[in-house]
Amino acid sequence: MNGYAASSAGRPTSLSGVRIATWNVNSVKTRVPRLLPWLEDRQPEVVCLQETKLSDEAFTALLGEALAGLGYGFAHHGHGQWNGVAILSRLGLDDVERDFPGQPEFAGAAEARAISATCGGVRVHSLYVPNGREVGSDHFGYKLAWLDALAAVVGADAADVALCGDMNVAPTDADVFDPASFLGHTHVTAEERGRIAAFGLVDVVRERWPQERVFSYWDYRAGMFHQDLGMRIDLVLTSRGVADRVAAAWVDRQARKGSGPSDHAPVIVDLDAAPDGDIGPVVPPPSNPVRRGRGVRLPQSP
DNA sequence: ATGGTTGCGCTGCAA
Repeated sequence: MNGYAASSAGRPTSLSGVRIATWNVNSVKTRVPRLLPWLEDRQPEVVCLQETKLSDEAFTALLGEALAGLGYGFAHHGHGQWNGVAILSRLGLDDVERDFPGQPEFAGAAEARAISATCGGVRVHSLYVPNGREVGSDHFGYKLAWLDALAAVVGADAADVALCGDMNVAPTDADVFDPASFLGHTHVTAEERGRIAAFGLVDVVRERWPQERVFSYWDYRAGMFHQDLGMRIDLVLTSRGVADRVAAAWVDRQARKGSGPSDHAPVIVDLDAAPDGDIGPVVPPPSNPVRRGRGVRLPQSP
C-alpha cells in the first residue's frame, strides 16, 4: 500500500515523451518509504533530488540496488548531513558535473548544492540554492553570489537546459500565501527575484498556470499544509525550446500528504518529443492534474 | 502563543 495506487493506473504513456520531476526530499534516508512508491507510481524518466543529506557512498549503499531495479541510473553529490543533490535517469546521464564553474563556497567550505547531466538531450541541473537565512546576512550575500555564478554558466551554454530544484526564491507575490507577512524576509526580495529573472528562462509551471494558487513548500509547523499556507520555491526553469514542448506541469500535492512527508512536494513536468523527432501525428496534451482552487481545507481541530 | 515541526545527531542549529 503506497498511497498512490488509485492514480497510478491511468498515466498515458508516450513512446517519446519525457517526464522530469524535482523534489526536495529533506533527507532521502528518512524519505525512502515515500520516495520509492512515488517513483513506481509517477514513473518519471528524470528525477532531480535535493537535500539528500548523505555522502555519495551512503546514497549508493541506501538506494543503488533499488534504483537499478526501477531502471534508473543516477549521479549523486553529497558530503553527508546537509545539502546533497542527485539526478536519477532512465535515459542515461552524460557529462555529469558536480558543482558548476565559479560556484561560491560558504565560510570557506564547498557545499554540495549542484549537479548536472545531459539526459535525453536536455542539460538537466539539480539545484539546492542557499537559503539566505536573514536579509543582509553573510548567507544572503552567498545566496546572491551563488545565483550570479549560476547565471553566468547558464548564459554561456547554448544547449537546451532545465534548471530544476529548490531555488529558495518565490518568483512573484503570487507565489507566497501572504506577501505582506514576507516583507523584509528572504525568498521574496527584489534582489533574489531579479536573479531568478536574470536566467532568462521560462518558469514552466507558472506559464501553464498563470492565475492559479500553486505552492510547492509548506512549513511543517502549525498545520500550514492543511491550510494551504505555502510558497512556490521549487521551480523548473527551461529554455524556450524546452518550454514549448511542455505538455503538463504541476505540483504533486499527494506526496505532501499522509505520514512522513517531506515539507516540499515534487514538481512534475511532461515534455513532448523534440520537434525534430519523427513522432508521427500530433496529439492533444493530456489534461493537467494540478488541483484548482485553494486546496484542501481540513477541520482545524484534530 | 513573538509560537509551531522535522532532521541531524547528541547540542543546538538549520530550515
